[in-house]
Amino acid sequence: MYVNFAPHPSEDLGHLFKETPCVNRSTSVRQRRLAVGTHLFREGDAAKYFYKIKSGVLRSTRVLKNGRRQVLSFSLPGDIIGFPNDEHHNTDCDVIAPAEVTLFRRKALANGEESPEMRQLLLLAALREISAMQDHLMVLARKSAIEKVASFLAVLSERTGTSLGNYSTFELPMSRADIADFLGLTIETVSRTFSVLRKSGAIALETSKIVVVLDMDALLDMSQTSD
Amino acid sequence: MYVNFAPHPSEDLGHLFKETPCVNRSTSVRQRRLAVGTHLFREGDAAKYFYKIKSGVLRSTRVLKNGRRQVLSFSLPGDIIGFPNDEHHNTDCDVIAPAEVTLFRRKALANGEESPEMRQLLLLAALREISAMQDHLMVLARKSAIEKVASFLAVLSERTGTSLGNYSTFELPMSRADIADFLGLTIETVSRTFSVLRKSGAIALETSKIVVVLDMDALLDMSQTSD
DNA sequence: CGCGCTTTTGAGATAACTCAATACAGGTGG
DNA sequence: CCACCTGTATTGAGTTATCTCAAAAGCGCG
Repeated sequence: MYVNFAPHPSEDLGHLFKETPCVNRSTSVRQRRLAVGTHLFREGDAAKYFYKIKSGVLRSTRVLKNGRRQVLSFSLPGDIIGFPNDEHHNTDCDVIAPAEVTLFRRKALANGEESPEMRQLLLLAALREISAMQDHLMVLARKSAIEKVASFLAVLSERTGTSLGNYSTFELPMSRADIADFLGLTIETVSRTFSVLRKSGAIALETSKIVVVLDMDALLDMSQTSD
Repeated sequence: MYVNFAPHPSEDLGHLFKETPCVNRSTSVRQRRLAVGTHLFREGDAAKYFYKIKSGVLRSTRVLKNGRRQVLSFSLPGDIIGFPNDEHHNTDCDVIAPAEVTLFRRKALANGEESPEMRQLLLLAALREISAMQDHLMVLARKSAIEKVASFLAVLSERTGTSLGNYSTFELPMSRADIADFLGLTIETVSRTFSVLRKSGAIALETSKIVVVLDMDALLDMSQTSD
């Protein structure tokens, strides 16, 4: 799922999977640890699995003819990814922070070998994905640079932040280039916008990758979140 | 589903629904005819149904706090719409060309009263929707005005065009404002871009709502469709 | 300590926006 | 049937947010 811009990223569906007694059934469920740089799958690969992320961060990307790259989503623990169009993946997906993922055989679902609950849960995950993508569409189409970056930081803070007195702090596992390609901006604009947010007092940067949210209300004000 | 930007909009899933023997089961399947302006549902409404479009055109929209509107999708015959986030719709959906839709009770699916095939098909429709939205993300984030409009016209031509000698012609059921709000542009920019495409000889406008594609190759060249 | 890569900052260019005016089309009433 | 009227579409002119190109600063690593 997306970094997520959905109303309630906290109520993820992931835990439901844990309850499913998959091991007693035909689906082979497997765990895997993945180092940074590993590709979970590439565009065009046969889609053999769905993946539930237990830890780490993954990145889904796609490229236009002319080389312009788009980061479609960043995926965090609890997210379920690997929804294919048909038999094949239509994005590249690689690891940007060391990750553990659980694999679910897609075929078992397609063949009806899988439990109905499992199938239902997957549908719910897909519906949630659709909702998250709608939110991201709004961001890309209708928000200014500062609104985009503020939204992005607000969501990351919500999902991965640890509180630090009145403040909240979190690490950005991705580069400025990734953020730019996710938000439909350039590296320079992202960097400049970080500076604006710093100077406004909404955030501070401990390092270029460690953000401290000093004023969440200000950040949310600037993010123009959907009605 | 989206107007669609997906690789193969022709292979829609709709026909599969027809084969499903829903009438013999608990799902009440109903038909409905809808006049222009009718709301199929509104943001916040309880999501009682999924809808399969038999004819006509529908429009899904969402609005930001500050009033900026985004058209999330135009839906054409064969598309399945009404995917909710949870129990509620998160978009407005209204009719922009007289439509016939088939209703499928969502509850029956959630309760497992529905056939496994039905559920599977719905999952496939959702996956297809995700894929289409990914395509549209690329358009919004990474394409210029002319590429956006060219993509849009190419897809509409593909999905609704009738061939006319070497040419292809189709009607735009939506206003320039709708197209602008779909592509993340302004009315003026859309209008100017139509003029550019006219002057380049790629298209002609019979009326402002009736497009003739004179040179599909040129149109596709300008659309920078994803790799 | 120095090298390469990422990030930040600066200055100028440009695509798309805003505001404004004109043209067009469809519908209504005289 | 034509003139008017209203909403939509087109065109024009000037502004602006973001991009591009370029340089400097910061950071991690051998």
